[in-house]
Amino acid sequence: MPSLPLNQHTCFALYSASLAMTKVYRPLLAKLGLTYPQYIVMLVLWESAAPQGVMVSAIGQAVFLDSGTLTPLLKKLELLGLVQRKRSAEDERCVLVCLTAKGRALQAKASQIPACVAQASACSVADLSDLNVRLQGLRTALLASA
Amino acid sequence: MPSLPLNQHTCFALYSASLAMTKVYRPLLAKLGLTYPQYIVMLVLWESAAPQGVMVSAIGQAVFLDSGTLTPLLKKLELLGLVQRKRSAEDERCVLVCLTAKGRALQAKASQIPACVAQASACSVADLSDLNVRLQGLRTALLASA
DNA sequence: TTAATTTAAATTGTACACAATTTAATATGG
DNA sequence: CCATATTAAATTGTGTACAATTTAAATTAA
Repeated sequence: MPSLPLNQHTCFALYSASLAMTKVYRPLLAKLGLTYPQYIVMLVLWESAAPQGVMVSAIGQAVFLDSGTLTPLLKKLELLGLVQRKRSAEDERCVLVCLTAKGRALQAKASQIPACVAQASACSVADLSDLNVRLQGLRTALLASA
Repeated sequence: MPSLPLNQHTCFALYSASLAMTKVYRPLLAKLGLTYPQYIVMLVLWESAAPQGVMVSAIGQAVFLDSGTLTPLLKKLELLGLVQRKRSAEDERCVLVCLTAKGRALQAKASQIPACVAQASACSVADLSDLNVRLQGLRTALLASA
């Protein structure tokens, strides 16, 4: 009963490429004092227009992570002085996360990072865009069946 | 200083698709008592012809993980009775990992898993093969610059 | 040969991921 | 109105990832 060889496992290519990607990000993000998961949460907050903050569950929907992962991560961002967490007044179950001035200021320092990683990928903009579409489709299909 | 929107980050698509992939694997591998990283290590061992076992560093090269990750993982596989770890006689620095009968027997039970995940991906075999090639190339480029 | 270097695993400490459970608040149904 | 159900975060416990360090063994160089 032979197994499919590891190098033919597209899932392994996905897994190992994802780990390789975070290795490229690590030294770039270290200059900002962030990890990759922290960085994508900051991207969600930078992108949000909501002045009163973003719910933990909304962040979770955006980045496909749950409160078990996000709660300690958001506490860390708060400890770094980048965000503030406060219970919603209308619904005490919800926690609203909003940027501090320091958190907003960090956006400028982060703006060069995507270009650095694109450079490291040795892919054209068109190739990266195509890969993005394919991976989003794959993610949608996988989550639908999980 | 605007940020690239999250949905245009190919790296995020890669990261989130990889997590979605492991979510599909989890219930399938739970039947074997394995996690995804444990599974890919078992794939390396099933694929290996070396009768005296595979060095930890060789497993690490195959799956792109280091001893800090592999040592506890291999101890767990040993605890499950799937592998045996023993110091090499020629070079006492090296640990050789070999399959037990139970570990070899597990290969048959795992043989259907790739087809199940391919099904969940909603991709054609050709699409998955193409994606595999692209991701391996991306991984190579990223690791070269990291 | 013996001291310095290199190598292979293991260890330590930090930070995810996530299943399962818990806590607290809100919504709903009888 | 009140018991039940639902919802949002947080907590708990297991298992990765990985940088940095440590330990021990083998190699090399003086």
